[in-house]
Amino acid sequence: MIMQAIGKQTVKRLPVYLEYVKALPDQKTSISAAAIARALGLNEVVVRKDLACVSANGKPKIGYDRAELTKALEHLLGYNDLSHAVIVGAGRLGHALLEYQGFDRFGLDIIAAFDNDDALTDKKPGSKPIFPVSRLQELCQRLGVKVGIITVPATQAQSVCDQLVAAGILGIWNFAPVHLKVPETVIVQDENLAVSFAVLQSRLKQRLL
Amino acid sequence: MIMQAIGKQTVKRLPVYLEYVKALPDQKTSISAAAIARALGLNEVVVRKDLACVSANGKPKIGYDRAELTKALEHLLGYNDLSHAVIVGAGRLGHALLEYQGFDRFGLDIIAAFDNDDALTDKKPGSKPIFPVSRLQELCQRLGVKVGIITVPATQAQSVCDQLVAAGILGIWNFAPVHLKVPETVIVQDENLAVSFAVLQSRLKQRLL
DNA sequence: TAGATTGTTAATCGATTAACAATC
DNA sequence: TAGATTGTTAATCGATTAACAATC
Repeated sequence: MIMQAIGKQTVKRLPVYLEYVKALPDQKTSISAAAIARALGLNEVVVRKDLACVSANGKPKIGYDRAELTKALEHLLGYNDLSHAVIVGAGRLGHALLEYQGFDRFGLDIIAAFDNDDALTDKKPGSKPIFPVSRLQELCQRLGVKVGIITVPATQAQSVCDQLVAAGILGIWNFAPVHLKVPETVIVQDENLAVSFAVLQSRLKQRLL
Repeated sequence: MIMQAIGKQTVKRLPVYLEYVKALPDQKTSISAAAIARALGLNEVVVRKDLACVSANGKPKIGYDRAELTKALEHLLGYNDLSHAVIVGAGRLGHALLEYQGFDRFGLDIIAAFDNDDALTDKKPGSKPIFPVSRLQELCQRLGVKVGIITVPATQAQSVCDQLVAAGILGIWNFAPVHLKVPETVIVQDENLAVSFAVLQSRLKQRLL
């Protein structure tokens, strides 16, 4: 079997499958594509094709082995080897992400934040450290951090982005509503709440006619 | 011209265009599709086709009138008539969304939050009110709220969803990583951080081979 | 007129769905 | 064997890209 690049739409569904399979009642040791499709409101064939990419081998009449499927999904999504990341911008959103407990569930370990507001940079016991932005480059390089999360206002996002790139970051998760210019070697994943809300609005509007 | 339903991918790009056009330097009174495409890293034809949907009429050799384009985008995205919304779950994420100042920029007005944690439900001066979940139905109905935002843990999301539906909510913006079951009349828009991060990871991995 | 730009039609690509053979 | 389920091949749909005519 040739290692195919997995389609983007498939990648988006894999974490959803994993979440669902993990939440299954304990006694279930196997699960069928049809059951997953029903539970998640998807087409059966989509699920089977997606799971085929994961190379989880299903047994006719039984389905997929739960433990095996979980493992295969976690492996493919890279949930085993933790990605160390830093957040730039420790305002409300940045802080919420910094202290969110659920990220280790999907292989993301946010080790620190950076902010220029001195009021934020004192270390509180039990919480993760917040450093001044001036130390970003030094610390990222020293710790070998490869993922940066941007939660600063739009006006500062490009400058922060440039600093992250200079610090050797390879992937940027961008919550600021601007298009970031980066070298070809760096990947930007935009998370734009306005976009997401616009999709909801548009579907609501369409429904109302 | 027949009123076509706008494609989903187009809807996702419209807020990005709007954001970009708004941020243009003051002296610019017109903008070409080519310039937008270059700035946002998109194909020119995509931009022209998208803008055609918005029915902004561009002039050859000049481009689109900035003011007209802004207005048309805002109108189509429904940024003029505010959507009143409530948040259920006033933890870190819910609270960050509740107090986020940028939502009115895209027609979303979060008027209150609900949470069962009594420690959160005291009104602080200058901040938006947080009520106990028991009052959700009463208040939503009285205020005619049509959009609900779910930021509770996964285990409680379906129950909260059911209460929102019972209160007459038509659209749900769901930040909990579960598939919600709703009647056909209700629209759910999922915002799943695990999904977004998985896409980043997968693109990073691909890059590294 | 020449050149830049829009808007549209046709071709390509990727993702979804339908049909069906293979297997336990 | 019969039935349920997987996995794959072909058909359809939607979105992107390429080519080009229309217009100021």
